[in-house]
Amino acid sequence: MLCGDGMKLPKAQQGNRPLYVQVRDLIVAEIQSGAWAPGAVLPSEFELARTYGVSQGTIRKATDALAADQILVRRQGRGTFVHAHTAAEVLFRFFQFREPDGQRVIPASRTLRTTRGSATRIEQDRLALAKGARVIRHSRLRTWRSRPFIFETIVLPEALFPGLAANGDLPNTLYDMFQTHYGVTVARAVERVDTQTASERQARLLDLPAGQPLLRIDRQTIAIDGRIIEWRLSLCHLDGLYYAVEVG
Amino acid sequence: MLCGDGMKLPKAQQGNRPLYVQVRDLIVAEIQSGAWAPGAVLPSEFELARTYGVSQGTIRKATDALAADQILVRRQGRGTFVHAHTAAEVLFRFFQFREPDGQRVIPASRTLRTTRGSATRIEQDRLALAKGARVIRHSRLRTWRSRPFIFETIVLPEALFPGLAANGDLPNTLYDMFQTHYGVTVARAVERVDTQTASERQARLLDLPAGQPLLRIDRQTIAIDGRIIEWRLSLCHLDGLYYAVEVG
DNA sequence: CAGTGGTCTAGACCACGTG
DNA sequence: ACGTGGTCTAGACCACTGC
Repeated sequence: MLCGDGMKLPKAQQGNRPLYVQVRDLIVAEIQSGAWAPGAVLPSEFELARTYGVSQGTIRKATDALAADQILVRRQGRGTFVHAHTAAEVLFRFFQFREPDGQRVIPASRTLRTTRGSATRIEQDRLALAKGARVIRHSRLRTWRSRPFIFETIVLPEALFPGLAANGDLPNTLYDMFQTHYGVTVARAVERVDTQTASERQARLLDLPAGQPLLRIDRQTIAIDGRIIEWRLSLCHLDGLYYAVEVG
Repeated sequence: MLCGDGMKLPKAQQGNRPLYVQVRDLIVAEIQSGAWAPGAVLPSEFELARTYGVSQGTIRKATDALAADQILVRRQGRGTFVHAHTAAEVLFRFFQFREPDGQRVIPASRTLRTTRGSATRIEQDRLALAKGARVIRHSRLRTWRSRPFIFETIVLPEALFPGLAANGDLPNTLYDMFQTHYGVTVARAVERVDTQTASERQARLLDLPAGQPLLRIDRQTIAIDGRIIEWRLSLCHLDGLYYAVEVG
């Protein structure tokens, strides 16, 4: 069920890495390879312990770390599962706009355009791609209470998501689809936030006068294996809403 | 050395809370009470185990959680210490402005004014204070490369920091002083980020034309016991810099 | 060298979900 | 009733620090 050859980790640590870290990486590898699909239940802790030749406590420590990283989910009495992202969960984690009273904003989305091409200099930089790599570009308007408030440009490495732009459109939430269709699980995102004034085109799209201040969020999205899988530029006309951030 | 009465936790969990959580809370209480000061070394794991009447593994699990929350620091071969914030660490954790190339911004600071008064409605709201509670208000300009770029207003509950405004000024970094002088350890901050245009006064202070877009960060700072200890409003003229955020 | 945290094991019992 | 994860224990050995 595992790597083929029934491996036993020696008690002497390989390369001085703790056993539970090695087990953690083996479990991640199983998930990456697709052997354990999103939503699937893992073997029990004692079974994993036997398979990897370690104790149940060591398995526990490895799965603890993976549960903390949202890669596994534990359900007492049932088992340990590979975390399957849903559209709602992804929105909850990665879409952090709020009403003045703290209520979450649940946006709608309208695609403007989806194209393919060679990565520009800045796209190569933000996505850590080689010269000449192909990318998929997608732009859309996010609306709330029927009013547009975010103009968003998304750039994806085509190598990671072959055939994605085929039908010319993308779903409202991408991250759950990345996992279910391409086996790419989003871990976190790093953002650069600043302000700018709306250009003529941006103002027209967002239905406001040119020169209005916009919140600009430049996001790099990172998978559980550390690869950058998305570059997303969001221009936001907040108009009473705010962007919620936790620090420390 | 501990709570006075040599306590023994029963094996039957009190109120169904796991032993290690109870131990965690007892350790936090020791720190809050000042019995274990910032920078102090804790008794060894085995000594703690004997004191609390639990096993070393349970102590480990409690201190693991506290180390993850930055409340304790473990140093192999030396001991476990109460995390003592330094000005540099605090800046690293809570001041997240960067140069375009990703280099950290290390600001200077100039006090504008420090006053005391009764909390306004909005101050009561943001600091979770009762009507009529007293607050300390402090405003300052943050500069970088000798140019002002943040106009900051800080409001503190006077009850938490008695005598703080006595000499009429505050240090550049507050959070380390909160801990060393008042035993208040900062845990995290929640922020509401949006944009606004510079008023006449703000523009004058930040040395730019009125109407320029500013990044507005409304921060509530929270201590390890969950109390809100600070409300801080930062108006930022980024001008090429960006605010770094991690999501998920 | 002694003492500390870091890792790992083996075994026990409990709480929960399912059949 | 059974199997799962959740907690807790006791003991072992290792790695690091400081004397």
